[in-house]
Amino acid sequence: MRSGTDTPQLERTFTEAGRRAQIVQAAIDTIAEVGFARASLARIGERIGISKGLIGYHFAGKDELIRQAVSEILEQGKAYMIPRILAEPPGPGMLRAYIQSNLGFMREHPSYMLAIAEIKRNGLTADGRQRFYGVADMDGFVRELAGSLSSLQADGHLRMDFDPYVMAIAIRAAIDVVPRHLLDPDFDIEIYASQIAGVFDLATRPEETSREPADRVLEGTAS
Amino acid sequence: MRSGTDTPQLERTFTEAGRRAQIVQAAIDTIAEVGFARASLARIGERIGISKGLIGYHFAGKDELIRQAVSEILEQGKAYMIPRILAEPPGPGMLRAYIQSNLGFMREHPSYMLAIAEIKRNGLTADGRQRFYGVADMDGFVRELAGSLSSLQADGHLRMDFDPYVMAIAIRAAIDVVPRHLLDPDFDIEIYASQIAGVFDLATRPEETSREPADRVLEGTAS
DNA sequence: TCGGTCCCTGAACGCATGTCCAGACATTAG
DNA sequence: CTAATGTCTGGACATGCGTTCAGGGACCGA
Repeated sequence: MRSGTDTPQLERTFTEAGRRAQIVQAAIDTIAEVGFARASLARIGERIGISKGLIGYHFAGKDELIRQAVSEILEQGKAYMIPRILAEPPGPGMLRAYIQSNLGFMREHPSYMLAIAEIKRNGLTADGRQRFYGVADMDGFVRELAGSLSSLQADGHLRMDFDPYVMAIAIRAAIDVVPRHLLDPDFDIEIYASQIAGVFDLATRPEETSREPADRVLEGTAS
Repeated sequence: MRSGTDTPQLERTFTEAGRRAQIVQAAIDTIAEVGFARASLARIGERIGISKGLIGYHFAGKDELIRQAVSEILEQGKAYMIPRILAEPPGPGMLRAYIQSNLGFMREHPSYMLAIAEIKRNGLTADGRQRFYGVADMDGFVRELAGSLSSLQADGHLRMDFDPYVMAIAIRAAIDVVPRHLLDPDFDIEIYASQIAGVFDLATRPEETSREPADRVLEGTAS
């Protein structure tokens, strides 16, 4: 085995870098397609025409491969969302941008979201801990969001009478449930995104600014 | 094997009825404790001091055992929630009672909810279908709730400018996420229940009746 | 006592998995 | 040419799983 650590070290050759990326992509696609439980190394390799032994050559083990896949997805998600959120002035618009950009990323990369949902659900160790998140674990997202909500509250941009932690859990739940409905033909992620943004806008926007016509608030921006 | 069908037939002896109930309970507790993936028949049997062979004697297979566990949990949940919902007059109070009674059941039976969440997440077949729900599958809950919301809208008890299906998904998501936080010491299910009920009350209550003081709406009833 | 039914164990089986390894092949350096 | 290195395969191996089965007690009626 070449790279035994979790932190991606310098890749020696051009071939290795390409293979590693190819294998990570195959892992994501396979997990999204057949689920975590059935995404064996043999099946992942089969997708790109290599043996499972080769995966062991490029990665220390299955765990490192999964960690790389998670890292890849989270990096791309952050790169997509952060500029869209920071483009908003401080206030309720940032929460709307958070929800809309997260769901927009899901719409553009459904296999990423299906894969990471699978990994999150099936990657529990015996004591209930997550195995595949090091620095950026997904439950941390709730705390991050709760902190942001709390700051916006403190600055008077959101109403004060809700618990930021509770609200953050509910918002993340409304977002994280989406992968389960991506294959449902009755489910329209565009409508869902704008309406969910409207629900939490109503629940968090200070009352003095909530006098806009209701349809304006609930329909949201067309993105 | 004695009972090969899914519909529970008459149990022949007192011993068998007792054993079956004991095994179902052990399955629920084991799944809640170590997760679905690690809840093998051997481990389930170990909890009550029997061999895994005996499970195969009382149940047609692992699938039937899991189905019995799901059925048991859903029956108890419905028995808990339905009278509490029907006690409310038609209107926004019913939605509040739905949310509060569902979360109340979770509070009283955390292992039930952990177990059913595990089964729901890990009991997917190759083509993405659920394996363990026959008549009452859990995704049907979203449709049930959407139908109820739609009826309440039609009768003028809820505002018209939200999509019932979208709202139902968000409400179920906010409820179904709770098992993941039951072990978190920062998580207070009482506060969560009343605030979530308030969020969706705000989002669905017709505007002419939403002029109550905000704290009255958000704090909800103390149950 | 004898036979039958119920309850239960322990082992064997087939299957799928992740890891590990001996070796093949190609390319490059000396 | 020879040696070394990077890349890759195919198979062996141990593990854990659900299922199945032969058999052994316990109990009970005849």
